[in-house]
Parts: sequence; C-alpha cells; structure tokens
Amino acid sequence: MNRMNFIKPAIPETTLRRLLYYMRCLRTYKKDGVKTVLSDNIAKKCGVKSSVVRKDLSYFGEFGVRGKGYDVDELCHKLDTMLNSLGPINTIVIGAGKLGTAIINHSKENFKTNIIAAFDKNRDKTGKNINGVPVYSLDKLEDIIKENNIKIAVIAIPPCEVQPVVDRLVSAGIKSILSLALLPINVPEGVEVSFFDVLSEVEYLFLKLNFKES
Amino acid sequence: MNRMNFIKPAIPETTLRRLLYYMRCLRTYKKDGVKTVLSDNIAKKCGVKSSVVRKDLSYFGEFGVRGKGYDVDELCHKLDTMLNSLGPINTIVIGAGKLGTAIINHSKENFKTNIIAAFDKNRDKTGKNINGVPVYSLDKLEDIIKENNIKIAVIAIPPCEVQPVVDRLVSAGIKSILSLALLPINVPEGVEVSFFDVLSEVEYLFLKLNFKES
DNA sequence: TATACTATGTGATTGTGAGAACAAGCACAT
DNA sequence: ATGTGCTTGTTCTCACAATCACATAGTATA
Ligand SMILES: NC(=O)c1ccc[n+]([C@@H]2O[C@H](COP(=O)([O-])OP(=O)(O)OC[C@H]3O[C@@H](n4cnc5c(N)ncnc54)[C@H](O)[C@@H]3O)[C@@H](O)[C@H]2O)c1
Ligand SMILES: NC(=O)c1ccc[n+]([C@@H]2O[C@H](COP(=O)([O-])OP(=O)(O)OC[C@H]3O[C@@H](n4cnc5c(N)ncnc54)[C@H](O)[C@@H]3O)[C@@H](O)[C@H]2O)c1
Repeated sequence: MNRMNFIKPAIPETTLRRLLYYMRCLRTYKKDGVKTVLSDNIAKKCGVKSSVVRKDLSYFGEFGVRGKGYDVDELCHKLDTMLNSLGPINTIVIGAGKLGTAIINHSKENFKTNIIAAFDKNRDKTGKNINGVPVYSLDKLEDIIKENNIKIAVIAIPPCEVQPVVDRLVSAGIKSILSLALLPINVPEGVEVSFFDVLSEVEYLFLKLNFKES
Repeated sequence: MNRMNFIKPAIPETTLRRLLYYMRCLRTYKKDGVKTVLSDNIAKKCGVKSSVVRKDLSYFGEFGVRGKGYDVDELCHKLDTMLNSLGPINTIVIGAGKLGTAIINHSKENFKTNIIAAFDKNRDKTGKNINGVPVYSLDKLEDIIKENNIKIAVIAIPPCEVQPVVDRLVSAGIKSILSLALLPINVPEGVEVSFFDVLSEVEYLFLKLNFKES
C-alpha cells in the first residue's frame, strides 16, 4: 500500500524534483536563523516563479499564513516529517574509484541520502572505510542489499563492467538504478533505470547556447 | 547570427537531450559494423518510443529511407557535420579534486567535449597534467578563457568557494555554468546556470518509487 | 472594530511535448 | 512496369505542466 496516498492527485514529477530543492533551500534559511520567508524568497533562490512554489507546496498541504508568508521552522519540520514517513533513503554505490569516493564524501554534507555501503572488485579497496562507509567485495552484494532492504543503487564503474553487475542488482531486489556510465542497460519490466552524465549536460548546454545567441 | 537558423522552428529541449543520446548510440552501431538501423532499434536502446525518435530526427532533416530504415554511416556523418558546424565543444573544469579528475578522465572516452584546462587553488595540483589536460592556478583563469573563447564552465569545488569563482567566470565571458555544488548562485541576466547532483537524483528516485509501489 | 494591505491557495487558461495513427515513398519481387 | 510490403515522416489528439488571475484569509494600523 502506498503510504503517500494521502497526497490526493498524482503529483507532477517536476514538482517532486523542485520540492527537494526547496527543502535544501529552507534548511539554509533555518541555519541562517531566518524566521519567515515568502514564496517569492524561495522562488528567487531556486530560479522559479513564486506561483510555482505555492502550487508545488499546495500538493502537500497548506503551510503558509496569508498576508505573512511561511514559518521556516514549521515548514521545514512538516516537509521533513512527510519525507521521513516514507522511511530512510538508503542506497549503495558500486565502484569505489574517484567518482564513487567523491559521491560518498559528498553525501556527508547536508543530504538525506544514506550510503550504506560501497562495492569494488579491486582487493586493494575492499575492507576499508571511505568517510565511514564500508567498502565490500562484490561477494557481499546480495547480502547487504537484502539485509538493508536497499531499493536504489548508484553505478560508478567502467561501462564495459556494467551489465553483469546490473543483472545481480536486479535479482537481489534493486528497483531503481542510477547509472553514471552512459551505456544502454537491459533490465526486466518494473525496474527503473536513469542515467546521469556531466559531459552530456555540457553538450546539451552547448546546443542550447547555439540556439539562443542572436 | 545564429548558425543553426536552418533548423526551422524552435526545437524542444527534450529533443536536444535525446539527440545526443541517439548520436552516442549510433557511434556504437557504427563501431560494431551495423549497416542500417530502424527507428525502433534506436528507440529500444535509448528507452523511448520509435515515433519519438522519428519525430526528433525530423527536426533536423530527412535521413531515412522509407521501408528500409537509416544508413548508420550516413546518419552519423550528417548529424556529426551539423554538430561540428557549430564549432568545437570546449569547456573548463574548476577544481581538480576527485570529482574534477573523474570528469577529465571520463571525457577521454567517446565524448565530443574537449576539456581545455582545469583550475585549482591548491599549489600541489597546479602545473601538472591530468590525462593530458593541464591544471592551472586561478591566476590564469581569465587568460585561458579568453584565448580559447570558452563559453561553458564546470564547477567542482566545495560549495563555500563557489560564488567568488562564479563572479570571475562571468566577467571573463562565461555564458553557461554547470555547478556540481548545490548552492544557489547569483549571476547577471544572460548567464545560464544549471545544477547537477547525483544525490538529488537518488532522492528523486526514492520519491518516485514511493509513489509508484502498489 | 473597521479598513487597508499583503501574500497565500486555487480554479481556469494556455502552452508544449508525447504518443498514436495514418499517409507517403522507396525497394524489391514478380 | 506494376504491385506488395515495409518503415519513414507527419498530422492530430491527448495529457500534463506552467502561468495567470483572483478569491481568500490572515496581519497591521488607526
Ligand atoms: N556520468 C558522469 O558524469 C561520469 C563522470 C566521471 C566518470 N564517469 C564514469 O564512471 C566510471 C568510474 O570513474 P572513476 O573516475 O571513479 O574511475 P576509477 O578507475 O577511479 O574507479 C573505477 C572503480 O571501479 C572499480 N570496478 C571496476 N569494475 C568493477 C566491477 N565489475 N565491480 C565493482 N567495481 C568495479 C575499480 O576497481 C575502480 O575502483 C568511469 O568509467 C566513467 O565512465 C561518469
Ligand atoms: N553534484 C554531485 O553529484 C557531486 C558529487 C560529488 C561531489 N560534489 C561536490 O564537488 C565538490 C568537490 O568534490 P571532490 O570530491 O572533488 O573534493 P576534493 O576535495 O577531492 O576536491 C576539491 C578540489 O577543489 C579545489 N578547490 C577548493 N577551492 C577552490 C577554489 N576556490 N578554486 C579552485 N579550486 C578550489 C581543492 O584544492 C581540491 O583540489 C564537493 O565539495 C562536493 O560538494 C558534487
């Protein structure tokens, strides 16, 4: 049963993406001791229109006071509670190289995501910790996934190595894979794959620049 | 003058993104010696519908033969020519740490993007090469940008360091910034900023999973 | 308490992209 | 030469997301 059914209609995917951004922005306000914010403050910081912020928040409830704005602590708390009610955001990273290490370190600053473990096939890397995250050999893959009920995995290994690992991830119960290798992946129905690539983004920005310039 | 004006109407941003993916996919076909492909072959590999592939390609011209499909070499060549006509895709990376290094190495495999230089404020890192890419101190920033007419920069330094660097990038003529630090950035009108973050994506996938499960 | 003011929340409208269905055109066999 | 089969290119429809406009409900002030 979907524990988020109390959220009435289907929530746009774009709204979900922005929501995470708002929350990070709110945490900053909170840290800076700001008491109240207007939808327009959040909007400016996140580069969207204030009406978008209000509409997005309205999918989850009424948090503001008309004529006044939003209480930062309260809004933060309510959104966090909602997120926490979905359970912990646990994940694993495959590949403890430069990229994998950078991601693990990154997760220690200001994120909700817990990286439970990393995996590497190189014996020099296994058995150690990276910033508190244990690095295991691939033997342990299935056990760790099942013990921790992991549903999401991040892949940061060379492209040619990807498919066999994906197959193991899927049969161990992973439902969503984020691949940093830009290689098409075969997965059965019901498993979601997304790709993530800095250089693709650069190339996209390049195309965009070339369309806009006068 | 926009050198891509021959592309008639405004091309959807989603189409531009997918186009890059198609091209990478086609390069693989070419390398594997495949002669012709159908829109459906490309579609399956890229995880979209065949009608989307055809529509996307149709923004740029007619490349296929009805009843037969697309000639891989020809399609590759025509798309590459189009891309090349826009000039080289040059960029720089700020921060030669784990992440910056991973990106530089990554750029050597199968991408159109040339990373012209990296910059770091740590004297231990400057003056060396990473996989053929020189690492300079920040002193050289403006010179390199202007000499090479760089328009796009990738930022891979700690969040607290970002804003001053951004200011320098902007006044040196950078038009598009890809930040890997999730901190709101102030830039003048006309400069585009995008953010890119693996862990945000994980959190988004988490939300999506929680909305879909039965 | 009344009045003006301010910012939220939401219903209505517009715009845009995805998908399906169909028309068009080429290759090949007969 | 002509017909058949196949896949492209394109049109049309639908769904969804962004935007707008305004009613709503609080605050502040006199
Ligand atoms: N998407 C992006 O933006 C992006 C950016 C940089 C790099 N990359 C990709 O990420 C990959 C890793 O980059 P890196 O800089 O960390 O490289 P790296 O060489 O530093 O690390 C790769 C690690 O993966 C491990 N490994 C290899 N095969 C494995 C397997 N089958 N199972 C488990 N571990 C395995 C290696 O032992 C090594 O520790 C690169 O191949 C590149 O394609 C993607
Ligand atoms: N968006 C993502 O997906 C993602 C993933 C991993 C890390 N990160 C971010 O990227 C940053 C870098 O990660 P890393 O693992 O490479 O860290 P790192 O410590 O290995 O490297 C940081 C590098 O930046 C250099 N630097 C610091 N300040 C600088 C300045 N003002 N100008 C030029 N260079 C400067 C340092 O000398 C160092 O070499 C992290 O702070 C993290 O926030 C983002």
